[in-house]
Amino acid sequence: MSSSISDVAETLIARKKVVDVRNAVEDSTSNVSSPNEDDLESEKKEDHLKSAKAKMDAVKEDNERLKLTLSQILKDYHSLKMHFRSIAGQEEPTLQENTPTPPTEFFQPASLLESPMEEESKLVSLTLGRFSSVDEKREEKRNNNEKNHEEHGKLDGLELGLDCKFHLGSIEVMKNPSPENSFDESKEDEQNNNTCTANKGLKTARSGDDENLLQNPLKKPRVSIRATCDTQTMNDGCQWRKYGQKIAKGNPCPRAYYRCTVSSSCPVRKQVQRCKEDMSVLITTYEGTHNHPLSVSAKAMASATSAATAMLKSGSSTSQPGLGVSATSSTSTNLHGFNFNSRNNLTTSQPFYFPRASISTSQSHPTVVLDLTTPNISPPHNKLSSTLFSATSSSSTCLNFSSTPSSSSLDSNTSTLKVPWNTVFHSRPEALFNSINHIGASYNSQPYIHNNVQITPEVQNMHVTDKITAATKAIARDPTFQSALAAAITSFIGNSGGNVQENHGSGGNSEQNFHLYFPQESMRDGIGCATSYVNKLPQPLFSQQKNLIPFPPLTFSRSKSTPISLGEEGEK
DNA sequence: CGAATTTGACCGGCGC
DNA sequence: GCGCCGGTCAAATTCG
Repeated sequence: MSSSISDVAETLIARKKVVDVRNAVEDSTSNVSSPNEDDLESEKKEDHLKSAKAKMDAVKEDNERLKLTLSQILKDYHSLKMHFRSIAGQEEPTLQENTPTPPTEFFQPASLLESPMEEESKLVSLTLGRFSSVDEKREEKRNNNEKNHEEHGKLDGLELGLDCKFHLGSIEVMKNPSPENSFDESKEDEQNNNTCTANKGLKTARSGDDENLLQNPLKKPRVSIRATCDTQTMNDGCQWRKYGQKIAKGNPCPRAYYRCTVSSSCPVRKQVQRCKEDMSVLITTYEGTHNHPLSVSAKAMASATSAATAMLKSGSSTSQPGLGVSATSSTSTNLHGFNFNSRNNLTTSQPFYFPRASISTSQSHPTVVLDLTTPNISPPHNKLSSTLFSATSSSSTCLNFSSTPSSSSLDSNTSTLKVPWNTVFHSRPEALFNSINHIGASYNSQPYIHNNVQITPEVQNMHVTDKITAATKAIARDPTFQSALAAAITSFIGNSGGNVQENHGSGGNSEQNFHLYFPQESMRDGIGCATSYVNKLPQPLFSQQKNLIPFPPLTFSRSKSTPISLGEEGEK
């Protein structure tokens, strides 16, 4: 990368030299002219001089601007480099020490940090992103056997330490004990104990609990993802086992019920159903919190959904068009292993931001819908921007990043986060970050307040290079984006090291994959987000960047329930 | 033959 | 109290 920057610098310097030489020649030419010529000729010379001076001035300005641009590019490059290094620095010790520390704090399954299960979890976590699920399962089985022996103590331990549950807890529990999570846990307990009464007791205990749950304290929060998907389910990186299917009222398409099988005690469920209005749209609803380490791709999904959940749980989730909601977690929220707690700087100081959001319930469940469908394949950026904040007619404010009206078959009261859906996504959780990318891209068209960064309309009047600089700086300063970038890169690296089949439509070319996640549209405008900036860099440059990140070779375990390839028939 | 899926039965919550 | 409906269970079936 530095060599490429140097190339740019050399080019600019060479250009300046050429201009200087040209100016010198022009000056000398004007000096050579004879003082004995008539007025007409002197007038001509004067004009010539004036125009030459004007040209000189313009060229000088140009040079100055180029210098500025160069210095800013260098500055931005260094800042980005520092970000990458810090990210890589976080990753490296993990790899070297073989500790359960996740690639980035973004994905930290903090549930593993303090619980009595910690040591066991560490053993499991060693496999993170590198071991096959078979190994994980073996580990899980082993752990479960041990669990059975010390069930009670373990559960207590879970209560004490499992952030994934009890930070939720702490989220809400800090204020009031979280019924949601304790329910999750209790449900597990219940399963372990094979008792039916526990549930009732818990449910009773729950009632009247947590006022902080925005909608229904009795139900676990859900994150529903609407995505155009040809396969039966989205590949979210987890292993699922189908345990039921129903024809839900109002939708002829059957709703399939899955539970996570990565860990036998994992309480996470998901429902998969085709949209009634648009059969190509798959609605995947997640509920619960993974209690085990997640694969890279699963983390990607978990992160995105967790952000939505954080938004859902955030008291600030009432939306205002154009202002948006930051899903801060003074309430530490955890979904699918993504922990929003005080230890996770991301959420306490680096909130996810959703341009507009509100929370409402769907069938008594507080639900956030991430709408990843788009009407067009890779909609032009400008068009996209124009529709990014389009309002919906839903009773609840929707995060509608699409120009199409919400066609969710879910409760219309469900809050919707509509994000441009890169149709190449197709069962790719990593592409969720495409949506984050688009959110970043929205800096372009709208005043965008994000974590104290505001891109105002003035920015739009700036010179393109200044826009790049300003946008890059603003976004680079944005910790959320940093996390998203890290996540995207993590996913990207994971893909390149994982199953080749995961490279949908890109022929397995990881570079193309990367571009899928960071659409060129934003580049075209010369604005957009830092990922565009990264993309804009010469290819060898990015290759070097990739090499900067010491990610391990990743293997993605698969089951029938997690079809990865676009062409695959999906689960049976 | 074990694992995954299918599918009808069952349970609990909720509205009337 | 009853019926509807969502969700889950578990036996039967299918698959690899």
